[in-house]
Formats: sequence, C-alpha cells, structure tokens
Amino acid sequence: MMDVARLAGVSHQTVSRVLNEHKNVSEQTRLKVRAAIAELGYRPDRAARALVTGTSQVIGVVAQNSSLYGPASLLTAFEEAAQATGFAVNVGSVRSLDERSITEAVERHLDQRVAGLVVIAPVASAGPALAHLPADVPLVTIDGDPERSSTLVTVDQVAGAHAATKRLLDAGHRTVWHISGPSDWFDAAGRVRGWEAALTEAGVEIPPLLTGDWSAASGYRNGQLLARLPDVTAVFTANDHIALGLLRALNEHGRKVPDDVSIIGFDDVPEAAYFTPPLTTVRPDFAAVATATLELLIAQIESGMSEIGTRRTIAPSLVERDSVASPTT
Amino acid sequence: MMDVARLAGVSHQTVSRVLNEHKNVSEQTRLKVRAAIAELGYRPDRAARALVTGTSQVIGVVAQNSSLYGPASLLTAFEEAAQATGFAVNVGSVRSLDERSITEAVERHLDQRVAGLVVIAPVASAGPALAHLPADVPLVTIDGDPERSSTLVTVDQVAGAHAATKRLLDAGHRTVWHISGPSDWFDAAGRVRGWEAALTEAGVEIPPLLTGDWSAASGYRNGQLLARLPDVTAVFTANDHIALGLLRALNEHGRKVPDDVSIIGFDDVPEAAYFTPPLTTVRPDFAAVATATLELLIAQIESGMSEIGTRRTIAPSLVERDSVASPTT
DNA sequence: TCATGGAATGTTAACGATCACAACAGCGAT
DNA sequence: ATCGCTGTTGTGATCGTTAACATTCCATGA
Repeated sequence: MMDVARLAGVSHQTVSRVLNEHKNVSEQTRLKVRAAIAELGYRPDRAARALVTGTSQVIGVVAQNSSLYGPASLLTAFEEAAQATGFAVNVGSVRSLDERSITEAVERHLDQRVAGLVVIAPVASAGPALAHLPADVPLVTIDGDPERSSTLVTVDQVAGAHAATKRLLDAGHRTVWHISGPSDWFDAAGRVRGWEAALTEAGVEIPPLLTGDWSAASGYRNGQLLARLPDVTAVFTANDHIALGLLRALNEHGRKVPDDVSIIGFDDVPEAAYFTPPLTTVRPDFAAVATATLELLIAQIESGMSEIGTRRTIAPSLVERDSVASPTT
Repeated sequence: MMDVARLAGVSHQTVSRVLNEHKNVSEQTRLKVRAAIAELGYRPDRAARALVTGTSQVIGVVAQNSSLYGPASLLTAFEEAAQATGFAVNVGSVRSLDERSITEAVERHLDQRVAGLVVIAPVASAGPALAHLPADVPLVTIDGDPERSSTLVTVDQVAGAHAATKRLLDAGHRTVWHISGPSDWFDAAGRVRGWEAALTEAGVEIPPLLTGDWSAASGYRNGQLLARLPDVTAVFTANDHIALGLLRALNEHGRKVPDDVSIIGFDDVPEAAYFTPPLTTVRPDFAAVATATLELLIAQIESGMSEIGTRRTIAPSLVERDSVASPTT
C-alpha cells in the first residue's frame, strides 16, 4: 500500500480512502491512485483490514454435512447469493446436529471473526446451542425452530404439504396416507401438520402416520406395508427419495402407480421427472430462501444489531407430473 | 492477550508461546497461562495472526456450484476432512467452469490469504486459469487434467469403467454400449477410455458412443434410441442419473431390465439401491479422495513449496445389485 | 480584513498477534 | 573464579490496514 502511495504521490491514507470510496477525495487524485493500483497489481490485505475494523467480509455457515438434497441445495444456493454480494462463505459442516457439535462449529466461526452467521438447523437440538451466543453476532437461522424468537427464514412446509394433500383429495381419493421425515426435524413436523390440516378441513379420516428418515430405504420399508393394504390409494411422502423407495415397493407388489396408487413427493429433486412414473412433487424455492436469508443477515450486519423476531417464509409450488390419478373405484 | 499476560503475571510473548506450544516454556508458567486463558475466556485473534505470519488456517476450495452428485459429495467430504485437522474451509463456488470464473474465484481466495487452494476442476477449460497462479501457493487439483503437471488427486475413472464393462462382457453380452458424460469433462473422458479398453481387450466390436450431460434427461433421450435397437443388451452409463433416465425409457418401450437389457451406472448415489431394479454401479471413494487431497495439500503448506507432479489416484469399487443379467439368447 | 468553515490531504497511533533478539538464571567445565 | 552453554522469560519492532486528529488551502461572509 505504501508502494502505491509513493507511486501515486500521495499518502497511504489517501489510498485507503480511495479503496473505501470515501467522499472527500478529489477526482484527480482518485484517478492517480487507481492507476497506481492497477500498475502495481496491488490488492488490499483483508486480514489487516479485519484486524483493525474488528470484522470481516466473511459469512460463516453451519450446516449438516449430509448429502440430503434439501440442505445441500440450500447451502449451494446461499454460497452463490453471498458471492454475488461480495461476501466470502466459510462453511463449518457438522456431522450431526447435536448441541455440542453446533456449539463447536459456531465457536470456530467466531474465532475467525465472521461478520455474520447462518445456521441451517432443521432439528430441535440445535436450539440450545444458539441460545448462548453473544447477542451482537448477526445470525439468521434457516428452517429452524418456529417457536424460538430469532430471525428465521423457512420454507412454508405446512402450505406445501397442504397443497399436495389437497391435490390428492381433489382427485377423488377417500383419504391420503403420509410417510413423514424424522420427527425431530422441523421440516418433517411442518409437513405432517399441513397434511393433517388438509385432511381435517376435508372432514376425512386421518390414517395412522408412518415415519421415515428421508431415505429411499425408509420409503421402501414403509412401502412394504402400504402395498399390502388394498384401500391405500394415495400417499404423500415427506420427500422425493422416500417416494422413490415407495415406488419400488409398490412395483414389486404389482400395484401400479398412478392407476392403483397416487403419490406426491416433496423437494423436486432433479431426477424426479425421470422416476417411473415421473413424480408429482412440491418444489421449495431454495434460491428465494437463500436470497431472503442473505438480505436479513446483511441488514443485521449493517445496522449493527440483531433485530430478533424477523421472520420470512417462502411458499413452495406444486409441480404436476404423472404420479397422480383419480381412483378407479 | 495483554490481559491474559497480566493475570498470569507474565509477558504477552510467553502467552503467545503457550498458545503455539513452543517448547521452552516451563510447565509451571504454562499452567498459569492456561488458567488465565480459561478464566478470561480469551480466544486468539486469527486475523492478527494471519497479518503477521502472512498465512491463515483457511483452505480455499473452488468448486462448481452444481447439484451434481459427484462434485457435491467431494466437497462435503473435503470439508469434513479439513475440519478434522483444524483447517477452516472457504468455499468459492463458481457457476460455470470457464477460465474467467475460475480466475476470479482463485483471486478472491488469494485476497483472503488462504493457506492453500483446492480446485475441483473436472473440465479442460479450468487448466489455463491455474497456469498463471503464483508458484508459491499450495495447490491440489481434484479430477483435473491428467496431462498437466500439477499435484492431482483423481478417481480412477478408467479402472472403474473398465470393471463395469468387463462385468457385462463376462455375463455373456456380445458387446456393451455406453452413454457418456459431456466430452469436455475429464471424468467422462476417462470413463470412455476404460470402456473402450475393456471392449478392445475382449476383441469385441465397439458400438457408436452416445453422449449425455450427466442428467437423467439425457439418459432418457439416448434411451429412446437404444430401446429401439433390439441387439442392445448391455449399457454402461457414465453416471447413475443417466441410468435412471435410461431405465425409464426402456420401461416405456417395454424392454425389461435386466432380462432384456443389463445396465451398470457410476457414482452409487444413495438412491441407486431403490431404482427399479436396484442398480449395479461403480462406487468412487469420495472420502479417500478428500483425505488424499488434504494430505498432499498439508504437505505442501508445511514444506512451503509446491511439489508439482505428485499424483494420487483412488480406485473405485463395483457394487453389484440387480440390473445385470446374462443375455437370454 | 479577518475570522470561519469545509474540502482535501497528511501524520500518528492503534488493532492483536509473532519474530528477532536481548537478558538473565543455573550449571558444569576449564 | 571465570567462561560459556542451555533453558526460560522479557522487550521492541513489525505485519497492512483504518481511525482519530492535525494541517493546509481556499472560498465565504461579516
């Protein structure tokens, strides 16, 4: 930086002012400095800046280290959004979402003086880990606990599940079964609520809830059971992978989809269109979630305080394909 | 840090020594300092350390911002490995792998004074972007250009493809067709080479190469064609998603898998076991790739120089399921 | 005419760590 | 008794940047 200053014939402070787009710099010197910067190929040292300002241009993200489609998509969508606004993203994946792992990951980020923190914390156990956080750290939670009063962005699970269930009822099915995700995930709980609400509204019997774990394996396992029940004609699954497992189980038992059984999934994984048959499913808008998260986070960073309680929910959309039909009865 | 020093009754330098586990510190003062650190809840400032040492404990990763299973798995595997060794990971995703995007991402990382760089660069266009890199930056490429003389870790695509093709030939098929990935991906090219090699070795006719783009859609498209050719009895696809699309096309045309056509995929995505039928596929060991990458990178960081030309290839394994049978002829 | 103010720039001191070197103690060897 | 080693601790400078304050210059109005 001194070199640049010398070359431009000004002081280092003026260089700093040009860099930070300070107002009181004459156009003439601004150009000289810019030229010197370009000529020397100078780049400011972020570490030095972070040292003196006490903050960095890095956002820390805590996410589960899984290949689950939802969280993974969220993560990449957020990375992209952050980069577009000039923030670097520091990912601290955790293997499991228990309190200790999350606390550790958060502290690692704090060590690095991140400007803000995003936690993708779909399970209940994540809550307490965030409670002890210094209050002055900007924080946005994605798919976190709707009960906690922190800034939160979330996919509208209830609305998505409601739409899917209603779609099946509207097709004429007497009732709709549901294979859920793990019960400690907020996402899963929301989808169950939406499903129940739609059934209740329609004044229809609520079948017993089957529980999966997001995996195709769990869909297959539950499918073994559903395939044996002849009056099951419509199933809403908590995600597309469960639907895939279910599809295979039904297929093995000779029950045709959608002729005998209609299915709707959740997530719209890229392959869903090539399941046999192509899967009707609910698509969450991950990009919108990412954008909203970043927006709220930056607002907090700039205002210097965490405005707790702000909430943003993103409505998913139903994408129709070929796994839904009216019952043959 | 001064506070800690005062509380422990030593100088700031001694505190620093304790922090860095310097040898010449008496056990007694070490304990005093540790106690003071704990009491004050002190955490060293990484930015300050980075400023004076000129390096950080952060590894920059350049990866494509896609939901392709391979690259995404690689990324999370690497994050986990890095975290286990105390490195933070800064992800700079790029939307496309052209030269400019990569150069930009690399420079962003350089700004942040990363200790080392990992580039997941499966396509040819990434090469030139890395050529102009300062020579003193530790760099490991994953799935990069085998021709370039840089440190490289890669899945043994050729061996995997060879094994898959041979498996199909051994089952008695006259020849094996292949739907490849995009031709500018090194991964795809390697898989094509392995396929050709196995056919050549067996002294068997090499069918025309069909080209896909990793997507289920491209598998479906090519499947429309293959389904019409009655003498196609065995297909090796460049990944599992292509296989899924192919599966659906064959199904629509009434050709049974594996009775009429045998299929082997590549990647072993979690859902592959629940395709209809469960897919025989080649499983790359992403964790091993991640570990090897980190090892090489740390070696470079510690030695302070980039030992170019080191190469590590990880052998994949064939996982047998139900999509392969002997031809009925 | 001279204070007054604001715009442009420079000077100096932080920020929080490490590094190079100096200082001191204890101890055995000459 | 002196020298020199080794192990332990302290002192001051330094990394590259921004913040706070000082300075200069010129225009403005009483």
